[in-house]
Amino acid sequence: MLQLSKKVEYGLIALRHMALKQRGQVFTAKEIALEYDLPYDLLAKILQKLTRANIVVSTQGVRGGYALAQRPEEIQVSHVIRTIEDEKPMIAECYAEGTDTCSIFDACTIRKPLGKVQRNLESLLQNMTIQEII
Amino acid sequence: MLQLSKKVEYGLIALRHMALKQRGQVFTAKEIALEYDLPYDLLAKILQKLTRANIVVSTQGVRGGYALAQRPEEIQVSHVIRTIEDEKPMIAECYAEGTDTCSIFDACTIRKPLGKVQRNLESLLQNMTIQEII
DNA sequence: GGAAATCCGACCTATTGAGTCCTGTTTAAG
DNA sequence: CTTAAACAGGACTCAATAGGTCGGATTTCC
Repeated sequence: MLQLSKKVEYGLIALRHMALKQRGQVFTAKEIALEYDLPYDLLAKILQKLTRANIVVSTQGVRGGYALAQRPEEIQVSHVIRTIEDEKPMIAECYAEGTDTCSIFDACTIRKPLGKVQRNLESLLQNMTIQEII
Repeated sequence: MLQLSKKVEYGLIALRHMALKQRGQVFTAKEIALEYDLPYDLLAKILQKLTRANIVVSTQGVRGGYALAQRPEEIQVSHVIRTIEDEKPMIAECYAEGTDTCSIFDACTIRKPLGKVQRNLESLLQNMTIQEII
């Protein structure tokens, strides 16, 4: 509980890989999966999501692959999580944007005090970029 | 993902309830469950765990119930989580004490940088007590 | 045209979270 | 001394999700 998903971990590992070695080079999902022993299909889907969010750029075809679309210091960990999970990182479902689905929303007495934890987490993950995990 | 479990939420709600109204009084699982519309059986088990951890004290029998075993400002949210989940709060399994079961432990390149997030979370939850969520 | 790559939806499955059930034991009160 | 109200706690069910897989389409270089 309270854990980042494997998808997010894999995404961060891949982004770090690209940030570390980049010089106009593209990296294939296959080579990244091999290097870190990650499940290829899953990693591929993650990279596709990051592409749609414009965090990486992809080139298709036989010499294709992925590269960072932004400088490492511009890529917030927070944004990576939000992209992969389709949700911002949050410590309880009541902090989601949009509809509140929590079964005890009305009777809940801890939402406000835990907001402090939520905001702290948010700013921490916003201020942390790929540059810092190289 | 990254969310506190319902169990922890329920536990915190119950502890806050006791902290808010306490004057030597005991509270039954039933009345707390009713007041906040929580599942009774589940709440009961959570309170039993908190009892074993000496966060609350129980008195059995017909006029029995639960009361805080410590002053609200002494009960760390961190300790509550650890008690209910049998694990300290952590953002990745590799930060667990004891054996590392992560499938990519050796190849993982983000454990060290994410340690900053882990430590920040830990200190935040250690410094937050029931007193602060009243 | 074929190989190597991204793209992407559909599917599977094991684990976990959330909740329930049942049977104890304890104890105050009548 | 019996009953009812409470805690104690293991076993179980159910549903949702995480994690992973598959199949096929499209793109592009040689």
